[in-house]
Amino acid sequence: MEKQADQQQIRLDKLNKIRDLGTEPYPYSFQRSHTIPDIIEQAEELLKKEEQITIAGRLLAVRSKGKASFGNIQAQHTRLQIYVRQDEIGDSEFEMFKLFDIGDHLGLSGTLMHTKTGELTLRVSTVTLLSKSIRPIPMPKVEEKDGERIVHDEVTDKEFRYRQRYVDLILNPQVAEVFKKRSLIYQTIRDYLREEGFLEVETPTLQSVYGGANATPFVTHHKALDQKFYLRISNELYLKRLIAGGFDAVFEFVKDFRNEGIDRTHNPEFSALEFYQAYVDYNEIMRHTENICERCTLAVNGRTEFEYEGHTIDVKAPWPRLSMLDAIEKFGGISFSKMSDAEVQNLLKEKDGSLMVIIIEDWQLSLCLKKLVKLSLFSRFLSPIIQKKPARFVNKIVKIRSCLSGLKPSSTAGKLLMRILN
RNA sequence: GGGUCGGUAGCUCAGCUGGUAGAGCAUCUGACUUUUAAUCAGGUGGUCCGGGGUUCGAGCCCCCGCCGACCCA
Repeated sequence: MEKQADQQQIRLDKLNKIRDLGTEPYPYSFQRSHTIPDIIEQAEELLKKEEQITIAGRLLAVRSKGKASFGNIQAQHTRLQIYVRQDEIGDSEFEMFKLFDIGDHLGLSGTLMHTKTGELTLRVSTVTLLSKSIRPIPMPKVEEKDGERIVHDEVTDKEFRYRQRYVDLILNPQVAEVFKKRSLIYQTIRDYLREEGFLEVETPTLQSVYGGANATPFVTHHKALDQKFYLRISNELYLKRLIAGGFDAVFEFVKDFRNEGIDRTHNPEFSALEFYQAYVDYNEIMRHTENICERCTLAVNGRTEFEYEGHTIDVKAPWPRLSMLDAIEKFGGISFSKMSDAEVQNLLKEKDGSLMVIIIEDWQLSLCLKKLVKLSLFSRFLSPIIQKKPARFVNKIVKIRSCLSGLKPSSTAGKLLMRILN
């Protein structure tokens, strides 16, 4: 018995066979008449007119029945069933169809029909290979039951899914929604800031002196200059220079790089939004922050409220302004200013909270106050509030009075939304 | 950084007290013209994460390392 070659070799052999039959397995272009979402939307009309339609997509399942085959095509992250009959596409095309594999891109023409069981299906008259897939896709079986999507032997390995996102997007098309929402959030923030008179800018990624944060940089080397460069850990200093140069308001979506720990929530390469504005104090920055959150939530969900792990969060602006001590008192019922040191110590020993939603970050709190904030605020799900009047003992770089410019809104708004979307 | 669990076929996983590797799907061959996790019959496919050790013999036991998941800091 001859030893069977691996799946990749089998596909390469098929590729050669397809070429031998005179078919180019990687044609340059293909004209579609509809996307799959188009078809689903216009199904009734297309069925009635018996209109010839042409789609392109990836073959993800085949159920061969001898002289006919059912299959599933996925395109625009949506699936459509196809029905291929030997007597309709012809003997030679049917032989060709048998050489196609799960993962191949196909162009298909035909008319729509409903099967006995009522599934919308493209009854195929011609099939064209658009791109032969060589590496096998780990394609689990997908069962549609009562409109529910049940995946059998699902690829669950998180590392695999994150490192090979393109495969994840094929296997789990709902992941595409995360990408779309992210794009919408970026667009919404960009629109808002431009309306508010901000100029979008780009600042250097390679910096000879890094700054704007306390972090370990990635180091690289410029050959022509024979000089060491750092991948930015922050764009803060360059944005401030643009304010110094006379722009009243600037913003940048930026990739920062920090050569530190890595885990599911800490990417060495991450995106941030920073915006800087001259001649305004923190009140204006607070307004921008809450407006951005509100607008993004509206854009993504159509309303300002949303559910997260069983809790309702409302980001409708304006948000309540509370001092840190007032917030601890209001949400935690802890009257910090009235408590003795011993009482505070006992309280901290007694309780422990878990960090669920970070609504404020980069506060260099004394350990004690930090724990109280965690106890009273972070352990609960809350709609956002803005903590103001940061005490000097909490953050030594805060000005005694309000700042004229450069009060960093941080990327809290974006991060909060990203966290929720993911 | 600490704790717990894990790494076996392309994917999801099983593998007894230590006795030399298993299932389903994928893939291959055959049957099947409205199936839908298609079905039926028969095959192929393995650096058991890596390195050492114990043993007649290690996927399994011991040591070191790598990678990951979850929880905690």
